[in-house]
Amino acid sequence: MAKKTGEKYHAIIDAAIKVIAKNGYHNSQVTKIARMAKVADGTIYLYFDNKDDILISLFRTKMSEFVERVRQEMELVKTVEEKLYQLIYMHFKQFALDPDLAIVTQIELRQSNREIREGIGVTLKKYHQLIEELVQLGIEKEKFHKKIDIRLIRQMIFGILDETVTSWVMKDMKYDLLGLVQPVYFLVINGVSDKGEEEVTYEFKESKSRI
Amino acid sequence: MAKKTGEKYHAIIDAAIKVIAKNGYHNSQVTKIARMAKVADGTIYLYFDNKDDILISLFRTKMSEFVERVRQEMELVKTVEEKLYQLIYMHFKQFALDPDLAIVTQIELRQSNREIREGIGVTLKKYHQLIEELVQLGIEKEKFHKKIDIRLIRQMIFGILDETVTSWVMKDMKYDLLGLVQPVYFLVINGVSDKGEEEVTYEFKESKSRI
Amino acid sequence: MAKKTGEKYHAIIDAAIKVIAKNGYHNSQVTKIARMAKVADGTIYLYFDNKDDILISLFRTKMSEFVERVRQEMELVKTVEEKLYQLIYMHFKQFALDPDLAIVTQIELRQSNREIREGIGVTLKKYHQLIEELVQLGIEKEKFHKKIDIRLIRQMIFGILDETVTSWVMKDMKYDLLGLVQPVYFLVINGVSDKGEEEVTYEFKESKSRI
Amino acid sequence: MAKKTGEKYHAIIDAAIKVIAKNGYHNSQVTKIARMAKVADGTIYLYFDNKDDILISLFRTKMSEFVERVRQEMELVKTVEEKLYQLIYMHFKQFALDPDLAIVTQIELRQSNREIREGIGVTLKKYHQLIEELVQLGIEKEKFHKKIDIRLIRQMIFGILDETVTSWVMKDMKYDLLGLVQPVYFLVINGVSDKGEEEVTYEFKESKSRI
DNA sequence: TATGAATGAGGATTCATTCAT
DNA sequence: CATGAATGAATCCTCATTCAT
Repeated sequence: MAKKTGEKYHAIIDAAIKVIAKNGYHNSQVTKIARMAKVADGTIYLYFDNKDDILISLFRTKMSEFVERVRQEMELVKTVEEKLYQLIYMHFKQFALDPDLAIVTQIELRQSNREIREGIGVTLKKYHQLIEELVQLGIEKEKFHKKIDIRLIRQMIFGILDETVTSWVMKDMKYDLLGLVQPVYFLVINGVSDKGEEEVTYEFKESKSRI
Repeated sequence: MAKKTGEKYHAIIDAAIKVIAKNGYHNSQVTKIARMAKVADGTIYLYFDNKDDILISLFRTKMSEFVERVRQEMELVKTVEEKLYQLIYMHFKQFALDPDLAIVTQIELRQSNREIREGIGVTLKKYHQLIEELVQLGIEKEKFHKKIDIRLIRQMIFGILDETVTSWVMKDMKYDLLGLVQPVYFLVINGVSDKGEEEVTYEFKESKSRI
Repeated sequence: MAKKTGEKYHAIIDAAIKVIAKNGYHNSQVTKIARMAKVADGTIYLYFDNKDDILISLFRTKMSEFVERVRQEMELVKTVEEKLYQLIYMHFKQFALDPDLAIVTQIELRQSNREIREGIGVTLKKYHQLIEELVQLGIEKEKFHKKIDIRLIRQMIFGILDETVTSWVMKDMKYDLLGLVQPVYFLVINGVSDKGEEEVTYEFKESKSRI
Repeated sequence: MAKKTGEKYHAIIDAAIKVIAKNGYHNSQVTKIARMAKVADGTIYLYFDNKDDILISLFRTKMSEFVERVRQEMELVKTVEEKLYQLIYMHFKQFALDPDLAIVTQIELRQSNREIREGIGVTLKKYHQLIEELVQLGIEKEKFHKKIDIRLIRQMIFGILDETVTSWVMKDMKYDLLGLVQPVYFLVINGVSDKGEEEVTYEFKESKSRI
């Protein structure tokens, strides 16, 4: 029913990002978004099914573009290491360039309801897949440890990227996020590297804890 | 004003966890929590200032116990590696033993409003500090790379722990979370290890991307 | 302003009947009627002043035709009894032949607002007049009791006709409405007949009720 | 969930009748009803599930009392004719005594939606049954024509009663409704009588009713 | 004449919190 | 200490109507 294209569609999404970043999710009424987008309240509903749909569409639209740009950049370089570096760099760069979007995706969208988060989940999976493809390539090229579950490595990579951006937003973006590209790259590449001759010598003892 | 002790105080917190885990954050009205705790609605307000205070107190209480248990277990072992292992093990174990709490902290509480999340943030910092102390120790013992920012390593460790638990909850806890202790340990220890002679040879080119 | 003639005028009225019969009064938006009539929303307003005007015009148009047909049929027969029979027969027949119109006039239009029902009332009066003319004739011919108020007899006749059709519609038109022509005719003719010499012997006591 | 008893329950119903009679159904907001009943908007929802439920409950409550009073009065007299007379008398009297209720049931409630009218239908059936019981008795006592369908006679009786009251309301209650008891009685009794060889000799006396 | 995208006023309902008992 | 009935502010969405094309 809702027409998901056109100038106003994008105007409403951009307005929603601004309003939510400024006022927080729970204080972003439809009326506020409409006013920011310079359309009538009712016009919102020509382009979105309901308020939740604005948020889901917002995330879907921005995240798709995001993933697409990361994928393109990753294709421009050849080695696994370079691709990983591009991933981290692009991830941080995009949020650094759009602080409002960073606030919305890292903070405000997480307090939305189950339906929204499920709508978001679908889009997020595409990003997860992109990362998993990289991990797969790393294992094939014998750069990454082949014994570790791909999904787990993806979670590790995504977890550190996400946590790093969230911390940066929480600290009011007071430092340069892009300055963390190299150390994060180092942490990740070190963590997943297959260094051949090395061995894990630590004997894991069973925990004595009784909770 | 609110008396934050007593049998009913804890009954209300436990009721809140059950209700939120079952119904989701946005469908957990004060009346439902009161009914589950077998007290009157008004009684809630003898023990908590407002609804947000229930959630913040809930997180504070549970997280403090959580951090305390982790700290105690970490003190039982000596080496940095063992301590790290205990941290990961305890982190996963506590959520594995209390699925309701896992749902609440990993999913539902994240959709609360800014005030609650700030209240939570204060408590979370204690956990962050615990991790940072471990990192500091690792650097002093020359087990961890000394050139990487402590806070960044903490973010990496916390990020992967958090993302791993969240993914496990999102997958309806269908697999054994404790089975991930060892691979996660491996990823982390590899990532932060100072292996001496190695060198990073990859030349980072500036990204040509134009966003 | 509104041009109340033309092909589209009638197309819109017919569309309105279909849409209202199918969806119910409160779920029959202008857009739906326009779509059914294969015109644009705005076109509606070239032919009707507003939405209410569609409904009033609908009723007026259909009811005028209705009354006219009844009148013509009644003129074809001579006796008062025959005319009464024709009235009942035509009343039932027209609704039996147009179920959608029956639903709209007996059910849906009654839940319209005061203005519409007043607009309808004007048209209904013509039907009332037709019935009253019949009653007048009956009295003149000394077939009907002359002492009963004409308007009351008309109400009685209209009441039973209307209630009979409404009940039939409410029962999903599961039985043959025309099968009721004869018994209804009998009830009415019996009720209004002047049998001359008769006397009422029943003594009405004052009611003892205290409400 | 909604508690359908108590002082406020009845206060809200009485307020709803006044407000709807005065403003019309579509201009009777919940806030207006609450104000008239001297309760808060939210209090309405402690006693009623939703706005429709107010109307259904209103009709159910009033109609049940109504039917019960009619039934009681009918039991006080013995003959079928007397019972019929009481039915007509009580029907008119109750509306004559409560003009607001008359407006609501005859006019405003008919423009409510399908759900409400279905809720009303259940209650209305009890009245229909009462009338049908009378008709059944009349046939057994050989006062009414045994060949006419009971339901049809009931429709005829209800139809004329309902139409008479509706017409009276539409004419702004400018004349004495109780003055119509006797002529309506006459119309009905004549219509349904099995006279065999007998003849009706009833002299219409002027109504003595003074409301 | 005809279109249909845009408008914006209007209302039922929820639920955290209070306070008389 | 405890109760729970009562409160009332706050908001998403619908849809009749307009008007630039």
